[in-house]
Amino acid sequence: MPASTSAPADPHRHDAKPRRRVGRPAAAVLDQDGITAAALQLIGKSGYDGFTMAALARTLNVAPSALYNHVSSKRDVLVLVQDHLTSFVDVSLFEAEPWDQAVRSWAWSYRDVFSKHTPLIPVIAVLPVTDAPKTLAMYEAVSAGFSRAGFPQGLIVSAIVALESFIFGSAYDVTAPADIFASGSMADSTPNFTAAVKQQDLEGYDKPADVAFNLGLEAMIARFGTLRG
Amino acid sequence: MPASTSAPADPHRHDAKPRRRVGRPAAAVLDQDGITAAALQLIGKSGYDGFTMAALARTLNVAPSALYNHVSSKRDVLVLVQDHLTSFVDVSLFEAEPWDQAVRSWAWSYRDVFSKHTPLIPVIAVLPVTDAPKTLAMYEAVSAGFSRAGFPQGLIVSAIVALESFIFGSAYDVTAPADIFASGSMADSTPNFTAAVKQQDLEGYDKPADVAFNLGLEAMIARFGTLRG
DNA sequence: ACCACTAAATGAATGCCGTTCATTTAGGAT
DNA sequence: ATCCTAAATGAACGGCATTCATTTAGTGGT
Repeated sequence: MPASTSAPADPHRHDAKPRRRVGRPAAAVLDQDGITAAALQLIGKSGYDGFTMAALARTLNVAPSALYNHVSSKRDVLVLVQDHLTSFVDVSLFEAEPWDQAVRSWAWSYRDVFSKHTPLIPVIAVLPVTDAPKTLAMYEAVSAGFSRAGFPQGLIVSAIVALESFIFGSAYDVTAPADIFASGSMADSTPNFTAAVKQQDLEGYDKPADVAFNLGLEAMIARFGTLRG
Repeated sequence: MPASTSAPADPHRHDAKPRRRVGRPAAAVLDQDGITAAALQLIGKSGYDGFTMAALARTLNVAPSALYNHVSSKRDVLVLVQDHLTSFVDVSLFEAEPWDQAVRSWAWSYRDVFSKHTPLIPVIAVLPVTDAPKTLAMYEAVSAGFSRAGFPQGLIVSAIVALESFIFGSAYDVTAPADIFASGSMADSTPNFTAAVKQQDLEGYDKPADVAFNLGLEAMIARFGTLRG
């Protein structure tokens, strides 16, 4: 126990600040949904660097320690945010369109959502689906689509994982600086690469990241398409 | 050299408090290579959680602040480690073997190296190649191989980036817990996905991550192969 | 109408972290 | 011999996530 336990609270507080409410409020100020929404808003405004438990508590007009009545850790908050974001991924086409169109729209929207949230990727990649119900729902929609399209049952999960791995890696790529491949003073010793960078074909896309994503995604769609029975 | 090196074996060292040296040592104790080696060893022993500037300094018998004469931040150390690790990626086949074999061995070894170092991935993905000479050398070897194999010049960089994105995402996948897709109590509401997980075909591989990696990689190799002139 | 119980808040304290800084000094350069 | 500087020290700093004893508002039971 801390040393201060035996001593009671200091009796003469001068109350420099307006009197603070202590104890239970009229109704619970916090719940997981509210925390999730506030976290998402805070991340949008301050990024993941500015996303601290203290800052999150401040936007909710609450002491930082109060958060721990509703979540068990900061990581927990990130899981809530992750799962919420997943509901913005478009799986609607898996019910109507042809398989390849469905995969395309799913993959692009998945990448776009998480390219603005790359710090979540290490969390997602290792997170049991049990802890993320909306994410599980997404998998259900996608695997149902694969199944309906005649994809061999034994390969469905592996194919989804392969696509997802590509999507996560590509999400990072979106955030890379434009001049990431500028070889600078070392250009002399890397003639092949320097030339390849200079002659890169943008194929009408805005950003190099989009060209690479399209290239890899279409390769997988084409190849996986041949596996359907 | 460290203090302990210059003195043979101090006869009566209590060792709890070694004699403190102050001021400039006989020769510089630290340099970037030594820091990189120590960092790599520390990460191997304690993982990325145990990798702190204080712990790194301790293994080098140096005060934490001393590190900052040679690196500008912890991130800087991670960059050094990243670049060093890249030299373990196998690019040798790009000089001899057929293109598809070269890509295969490069991709598998790249994934294997960084699956043990996933916390570096956010660093790599955004790092200008100028700051990582060995990484740049790898790109040179790979792009030279693509070029020699008759790959269209304008697509080389995009193809490499697509492969790399897939490799990084797959590296995370390797670290995922085995039961990540166990849907638990929610299995009833996700019949398709639950069935797909249960019937997943391992195709003779040890781990699901390997099946997915093989599937995605072969898709890209097959498709990209058709682009060669 | 009372009361006991509990969920949910507070704020102080903890320990760790990366990083900065004034200070010191060994030893190569002039 | 003297100067200059690279490279070390250790004490600080501010920020972080998290824990804990304490307080109290409202709920459900009698």
